[in-house]
Amino acid sequence: MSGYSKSTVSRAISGNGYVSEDAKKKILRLANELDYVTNAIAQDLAKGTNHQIGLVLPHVKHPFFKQILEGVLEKSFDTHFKIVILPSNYDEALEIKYLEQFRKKAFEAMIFTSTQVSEERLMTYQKYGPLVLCHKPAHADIPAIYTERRLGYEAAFAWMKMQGVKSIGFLFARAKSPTTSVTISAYEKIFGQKVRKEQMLTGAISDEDGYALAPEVGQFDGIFANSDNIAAGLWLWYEERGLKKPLIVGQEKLLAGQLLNLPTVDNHYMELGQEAFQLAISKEVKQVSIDSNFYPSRPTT
Amino acid sequence: MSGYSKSTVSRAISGNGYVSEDAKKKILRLANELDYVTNAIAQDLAKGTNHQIGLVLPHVKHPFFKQILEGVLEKSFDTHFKIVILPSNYDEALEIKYLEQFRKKAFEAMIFTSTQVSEERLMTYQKYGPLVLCHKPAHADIPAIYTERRLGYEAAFAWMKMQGVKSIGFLFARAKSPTTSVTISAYEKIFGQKVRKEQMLTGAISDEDGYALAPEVGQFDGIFANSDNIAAGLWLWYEERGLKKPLIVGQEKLLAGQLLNLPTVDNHYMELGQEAFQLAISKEVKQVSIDSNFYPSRPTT
DNA sequence: TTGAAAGCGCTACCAA
DNA sequence: TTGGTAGCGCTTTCAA
Repeated sequence: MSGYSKSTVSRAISGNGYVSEDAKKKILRLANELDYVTNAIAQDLAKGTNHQIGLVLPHVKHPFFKQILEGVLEKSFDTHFKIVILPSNYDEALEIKYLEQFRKKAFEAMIFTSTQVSEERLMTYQKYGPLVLCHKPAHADIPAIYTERRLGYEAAFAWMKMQGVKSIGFLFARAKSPTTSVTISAYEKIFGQKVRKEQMLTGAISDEDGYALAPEVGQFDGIFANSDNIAAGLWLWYEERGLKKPLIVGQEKLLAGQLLNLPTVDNHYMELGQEAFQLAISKEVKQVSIDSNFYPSRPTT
Repeated sequence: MSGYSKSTVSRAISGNGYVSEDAKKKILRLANELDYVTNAIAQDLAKGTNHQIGLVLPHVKHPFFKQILEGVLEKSFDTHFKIVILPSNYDEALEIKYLEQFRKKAFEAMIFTSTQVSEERLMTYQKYGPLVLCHKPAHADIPAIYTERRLGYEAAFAWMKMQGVKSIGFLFARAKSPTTSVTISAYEKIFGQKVRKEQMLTGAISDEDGYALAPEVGQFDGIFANSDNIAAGLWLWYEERGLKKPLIVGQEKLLAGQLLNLPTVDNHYMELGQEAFQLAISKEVKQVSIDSNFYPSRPTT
């Protein structure tokens, strides 16, 4: 420092408080010469905040997570908040690690696109800041934004039934998840029968998985896949072998589904991401739902 | 604090330095009761680092950026580094803002997937830490990892020529970019003629853009698109109208291209992301290139 | 084995 | 308009 005191320099550089024009000029010129800048971490410490939001994602291979990410980034764009990606790989221990960092003020808010950790445990961290979920919570006092998929799914199953489908196979990412429960319950309502274990295939995350699982769905005349990409992977397997395809329904209204004219359920996940970000910075404790829509395949000309 | 001094407590909690078993137990028990945890920002300040890497992305709509992101996240997973997403929207002023934050120690390293800012300017920030580029720089002393696309592109054009294509239209994201230059030069080498302005269509980022640009490519019998998704969007437009399609070549070996059996150039962008991360934390100043590969369409059965 | 004290680099209040 | 001083909440060295 040459000339003025710490405080004056701070004021000159940050622009908070009175500094004479003269002093300001001198200080800024010198700072420039000395290549001096303030330290962001120290500023954060002094201000007690870092304007970072942690976004927990198991991975970014499934459209659900990609689209949420896209929505979150879009909305964060015109704010001073930064998004820190926290890859969780569906690992509870990792989620807890991130929650502990949150507790240590590493982030101002957190968005969970998926949780392994129990809701009760999650709630014990709410006192440290906004914590928003991307699926429907059991408790009312935890902020959440989710797609109400029941109606979309029911419409899809009703349509499949109408098309004469007798036996449906499901492609899921995991055996237990919010997705599986709502899918199963919608199916049981429309078809009036319990889902059997054999109907549920898991491990479907990207299109390759759909392709890989294709050999195991021979006994079904209808397939409900957890994304259009996975549906397309399955389609490709049949196509390559010239086999008769089951009736395949996808999700998310993605390009691949459109190309193949597959019926699909649009769950509006990008919008979900946008809202999740807003909710995280609003500090409101509310739950918002978005309805999904079913789109049958276009009539073939 | 009840009983011991600041230092002893710090040692007990962080696990650095000698603390008697007795003291440690008491301190940890009390910390637990009082719900006390260390402050991450203060720790960062004291340690002088925050283990964050800034990843500059114009957006995440194009496969190039999506795949780099995926690669970066994958590699960051087993390190203590966190990825902070910095959306730039191809805006130079924003890039500079991020560089200034970097200078203020907001990140330990930065990865630029795209730059508007000049290389010279970028280089003035190298003294603040590793700065890695995802395209081939003009200068040798800036770390970079990029796909050497020349050979893949030349193979693609040679193949198109062999198929009898006379007039090629190009779909680009922007009019000026590393992509446009290498594409143009590969084309000119193979076809032995200059690219005319009319051949270049811009604004192609996602499949919708390919669809939207389709009406403007009627005069070409060959299309070189900047991703399979964009190629597929274009394909869809023709398909819906039952028109004869030009020979369409895509890039990235994506699902959509596979479904339509489009020839494609694989630029290995996910691998690029992985290497970019490694380069960022290695602090080495080296330039690494990955070769792209051309895949003609499969022979139709 | 523990504690005092200096430092990390800033902000912000209060006098002067 | 400026400077002194007290935080922000930790880590780390050096004595004791």
